[in-house]
Amino acid sequence: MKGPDTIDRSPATLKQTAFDRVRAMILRGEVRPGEPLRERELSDKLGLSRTPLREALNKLEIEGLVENQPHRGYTVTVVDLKTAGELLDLRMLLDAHAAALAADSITEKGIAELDAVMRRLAAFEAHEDLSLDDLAEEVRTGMRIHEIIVRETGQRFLIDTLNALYGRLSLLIWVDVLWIDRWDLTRAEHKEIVAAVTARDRKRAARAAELHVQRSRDDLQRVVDAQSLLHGTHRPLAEGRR
Amino acid sequence: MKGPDTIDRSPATLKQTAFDRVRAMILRGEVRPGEPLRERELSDKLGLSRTPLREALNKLEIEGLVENQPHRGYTVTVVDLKTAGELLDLRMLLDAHAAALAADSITEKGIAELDAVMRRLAAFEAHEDLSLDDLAEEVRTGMRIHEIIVRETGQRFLIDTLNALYGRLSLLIWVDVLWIDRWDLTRAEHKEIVAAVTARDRKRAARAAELHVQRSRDDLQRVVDAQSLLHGTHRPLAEGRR
DNA sequence: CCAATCACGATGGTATACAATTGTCAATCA
DNA sequence: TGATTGACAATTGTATACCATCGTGATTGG
Repeated sequence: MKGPDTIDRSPATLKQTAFDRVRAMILRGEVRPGEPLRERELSDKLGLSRTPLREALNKLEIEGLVENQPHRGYTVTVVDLKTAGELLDLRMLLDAHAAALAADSITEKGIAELDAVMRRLAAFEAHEDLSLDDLAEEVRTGMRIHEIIVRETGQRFLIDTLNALYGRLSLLIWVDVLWIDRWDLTRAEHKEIVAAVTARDRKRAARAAELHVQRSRDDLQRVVDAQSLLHGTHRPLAEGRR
Repeated sequence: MKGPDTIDRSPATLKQTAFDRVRAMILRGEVRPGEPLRERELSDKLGLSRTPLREALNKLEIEGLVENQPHRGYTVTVVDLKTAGELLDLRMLLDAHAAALAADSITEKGIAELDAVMRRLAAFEAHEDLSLDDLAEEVRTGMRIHEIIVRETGQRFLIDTLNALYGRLSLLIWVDVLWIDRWDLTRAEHKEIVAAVTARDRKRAARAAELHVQRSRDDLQRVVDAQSLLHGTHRPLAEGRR
């Protein structure tokens, strides 16, 4: 007799809560790459004990959002430029794959969600001057496109892998040197990707996704090259705690 | 003045021990897909408390080797034929990528390790009649090739992702229906992959790796097709506990 | 035969205590 | 001065006891 659509929004377990909330804290930049995550501090803040929190941190470690050194605790993962390049190379492969799969099998619900996101993005586009927070929000919203597409592939491993990949790349938002993004291009590419996927054109979708990542990868490469000229070598993006 | 090469082989923490040992148990088939992993039972067996064991299980869950349902506990992940196909599709992409990268940057040490593995494989090849255990051992040894190549890429995320992928695929060893492997082809393909990588020929390495996975993917597809004919639909490979 | 109920076992989570390790900082010594 | 030592504080790692909660299967009652 239970209601058919009574969705329990609260995660079933506290460790799930902890996982979700800490993950969100990291992705939203409330704790920045390199910063320590102290157990008691966090468990107090979240209102739970160390046990579920530690379980969440262990999971996040495998996902790659945090790193752990025995007896020294957890820190938010620092992604340097070299790693970022590697991640984008992989994303190029996997996003193209995912886009093709999504074009094959996207549901009406997925299409509707993509439409909704595109409308929200159009709102950003309409404005002239966006604050940094607005831009960060647009970036996060744009990321939703990829998350939806990935999810619509229905392939568990691919979903998990790409979400971890997105998570790692999201950490780069906080590297000011990377704010050279060409918003006009990004927006156009997003439109093309969504158009191709919703048109169920797998080849076009794969190509659009690949080009999208390829360009940001090229942008990154330009940064790396510029830094090489300046310093004669790659400079780490942020100081890790020694 | 501490000894420069005094390597402490024992993992620093018990949770690392638990992680390694449970992972090994799963990959070696001491617990089969679908089987439950009871916390107290395992912690007793490993001689540690529930605390580090549970943290290890949480990590393994993210890695995809075990699954967890709240209040129902952990089970070894069951990989069905459909999922296996998806995993192999991904592996095709990533293995080719990894092989190319390894060909670019493999170290002398890596080459030596590959040589050692190939010699061990040659020993298997020399024998006529191999027991099932021998075959399983040869499979594990052959997998070492890929692990070495992946490691030699030096790319953390790729390494982690592919190791998780290999782990998931290893679970299929215990599916008897998949013991149709063409050992002669597998052996030849392994030789070609190793030859290409050690020759630092990135294109040849990528192609060899892709072909290798492509063939096993085709083999799998044949099994799926045969089962479809028999049952009119895909049959799960093993019974999950409901 | 079916459904509701109950008891049991296992997991999820809290609290607590303590061990092990690391980092710090001041005292000490060359 | 500068490096080393060593005690101390802080934090993580582990163990243990206990309760809450859920799932399962048996029991009971219809």
